[in-house]
Amino acid sequence: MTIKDIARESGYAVGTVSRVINNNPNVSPAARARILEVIRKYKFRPNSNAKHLKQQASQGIAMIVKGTHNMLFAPILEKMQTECTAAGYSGMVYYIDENDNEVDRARQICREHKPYGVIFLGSDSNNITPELSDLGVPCLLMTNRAANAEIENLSSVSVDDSAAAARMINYLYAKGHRRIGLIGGDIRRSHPSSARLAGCLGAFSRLGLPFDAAACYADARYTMPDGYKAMERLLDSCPDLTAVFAFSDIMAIGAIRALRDHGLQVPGDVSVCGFDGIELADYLNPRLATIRQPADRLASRGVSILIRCIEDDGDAVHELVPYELVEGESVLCLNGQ
Amino acid sequence: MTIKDIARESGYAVGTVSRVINNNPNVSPAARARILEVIRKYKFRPNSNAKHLKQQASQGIAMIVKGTHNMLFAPILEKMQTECTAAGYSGMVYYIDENDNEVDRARQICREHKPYGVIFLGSDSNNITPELSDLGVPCLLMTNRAANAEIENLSSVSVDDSAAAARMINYLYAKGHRRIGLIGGDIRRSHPSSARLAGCLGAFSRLGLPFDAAACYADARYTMPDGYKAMERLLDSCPDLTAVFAFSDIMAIGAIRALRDHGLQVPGDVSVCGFDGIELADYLNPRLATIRQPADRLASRGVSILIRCIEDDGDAVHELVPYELVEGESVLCLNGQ
DNA sequence: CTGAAAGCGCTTACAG
DNA sequence: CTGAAAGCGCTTACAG
Repeated sequence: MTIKDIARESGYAVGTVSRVINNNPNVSPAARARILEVIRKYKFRPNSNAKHLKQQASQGIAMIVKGTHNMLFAPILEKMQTECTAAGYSGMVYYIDENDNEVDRARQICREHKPYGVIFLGSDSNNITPELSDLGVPCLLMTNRAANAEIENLSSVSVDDSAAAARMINYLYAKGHRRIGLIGGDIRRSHPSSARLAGCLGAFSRLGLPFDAAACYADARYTMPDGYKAMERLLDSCPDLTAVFAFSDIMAIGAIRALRDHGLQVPGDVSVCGFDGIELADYLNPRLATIRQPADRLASRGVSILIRCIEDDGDAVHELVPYELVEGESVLCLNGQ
Repeated sequence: MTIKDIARESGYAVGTVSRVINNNPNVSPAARARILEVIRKYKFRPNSNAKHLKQQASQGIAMIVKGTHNMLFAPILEKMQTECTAAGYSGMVYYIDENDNEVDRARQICREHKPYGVIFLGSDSNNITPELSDLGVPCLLMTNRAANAEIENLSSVSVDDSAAAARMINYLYAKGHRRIGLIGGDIRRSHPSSARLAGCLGAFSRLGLPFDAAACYADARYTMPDGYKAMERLLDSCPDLTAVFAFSDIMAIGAIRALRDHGLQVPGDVSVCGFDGIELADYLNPRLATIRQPADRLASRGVSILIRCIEDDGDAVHELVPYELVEGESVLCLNGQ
C-alpha cells in the first residue's frame, strides 16, 4: 500500500495525495475528503523513509537522549514534547546508546530527518565538540552548562551545579555535620560531577573544613549498585563520617542500602542526601534530602530558548534556572537547630 | 556527503561502495581497502532512509516498547540485545507512545524496516489483534501470555501470572494475614491484572477467605502516585486490612508512602508486597516482598523462541518461565511462624 | 570482481 | 486546484 494505490483508488494523482497527507492548503475540499476517505479505508500510513529521504525540512525538534533509564529525564521529555507541540513543532525523540557518540548521531539525524533544532539530554558538555557547529541548526544542552564550550550554535539550560552543591554542604554544616563524604562521577570525564565537586570544595574551604578528596570522594557511575560500592569504599577510607552527599538520587539510594547492610541507620548514624529531586526521592523511607532540578522549568525554558534561536536567528544563551533544596528526612540535625 | 561522493573520490562505482558498506563478499581486497579509507576520511555514514527504502530485509529483530519508564523492561531489553547479537541479528528498539496502537506501529515498522521478527514489550495481549498475522513475520509478546489470543504467528513468554499471584496470597496467609487488600490495573483492559486477580480469588476461595472485590480491589495505573491514591481508597473502603498486595513494585512503593503518610508502619501495621522484582525493590527500606520475574530468562527464552520461528518456520509457542517469591522485609509474620 | 541502471515511495518545483 | 515528472540516496539484479 503506497500513495500510488491511494491515488489510483481515489482517482487523483499522487501529488494531490501527498498534499492532503501533508496538509498543504492547495487542495479542493472535495479532493481532500475523497482522498482522506480512501486513506482511512486502508489505514494507510506513508512510508517515513521515503518521506524523510525527499523532504527538505521537517517542522521538528530532535531530542537526543542518552540513558533511557534516567528518572530525571522522563518528566523533562514529557514537558518538552508539550511545549514543542504548543509552539507548532513536533518533538522527535531519539534514544541513543550510552556508548554512542552524540555528535555523530546528531549529524546523522540532521541529515536524515532535517530537524530545525536539536536538544541533547544526558550528554556531558565534554562530549560535545566544536564540530557541532557543522550541524547548521541551533542546539541546546539540557541540565548541563555549556557556556565554556563556546560553540556558537549551542545554548544550554541548567541549574548552577556548583552553587547547588555548595548549598547542600552549607546545609549539612548548619545541621552540625563536619565529616562529610562525597559520591560522584569521574571528575575527569563528567562536567556536572566536577562542577558539583568544585562547589563542595569551595564550601568546605569557606567553612574551614578540611577535605581529603583522595579518601572522601568516591567515584561511581550513576547507578544504584555503583552508589552502593562507592559507599562501601567510603566506609573504609573515611570511617568517621556523619554525612554523605551523593551527586544523584539514584546513587544516594545505593549508598543508603550499603549503610544499612553495614548495620548503620539513616539518618540516625549517617545522614545521606542526593541530587536531582526525582519523583522517587519523595517516596523513599526516609524521604531523601536532595537538590531538586525543576523539570518543568528546565523543559519550558529550554524549548523557548531553542525556538528563539531557530525563529529569530538568536544567539546561543546559557541560562541558569533556580534549584531547590529539599530537606526530606534523611539528614539528622546534630546540634539541636 | 553520499555514496556518490565516496564513489567519485575512491574511483569506484556506487554499487561497489554499497557492497563494502554492507559487507558483501564480492569485493576485491584492494577496492575494499581504498573505499574504507575514503569512508573513514569523511566519517561517512549511509543515509538510513535511503537504505531502508530500498532494502528487502534487514537482519534485524524489532523490539517495540511501550513505557520508556518501565524498570522491569530495561534489563530485559539489555539482555535481548545481547542475545540477538549473539545469534547474528541486530536488535532494533522502538519506543512508542503509551497511546499508540502497537499493531499499527508494528505494521509501519515492518513496512519501513523489514525486520525478521517483532517482539512486543509493554503490550497487553488484549491490544494485540488478529490483524497481527498480516505482518507476515513471527512475533513475540514479552511478559504477557498470549495463548488465548490464538494468533498463528504470535508466541509469548511470561510467568504464570495467576499462579504467581496465588502463591503470594498463600504466603501472606501463611504469615497470618486474613484481611488482604489488592491494588492492580483495570481488569477489563489489562490481561496481567485480571490473571493476577483471578489467581488471588482462587487462592482466597481455597483458603476459605471471603473477599469483597468492590471494596478491597483498587484500580490504579502502574505508577507511584496511582499506587498512593489506590492505597488511600483501600484505607477507606477496607479499613481493617493487615496486608496489601500491589500488582507491581512501583505501585507498592506508592502504597507504602500512603500508609506512612497516614501514620501507619510498614510492615508493623500493614504489610505490603509487590510484583516484578525490579532492582529497586531490593534497595528499599524495608526491602520489598515481591514476585520476581526473571529478566534474563525471559529475554533469552523469548529471543530463542522467536529465532526458531524465524529460521525453522516453527509454530508459535507460549512458554511459561518460573517466577520466584522474594520474601524481602515488608511482610510481617502475625503468627510466630 | 565491477559497473550501469532500475527502482524503493515519497515531495516538490513547474506548468497549466 | 491538479497532474506529470524529476529526484532524494541508497540496494540489487543483470551483464560483463
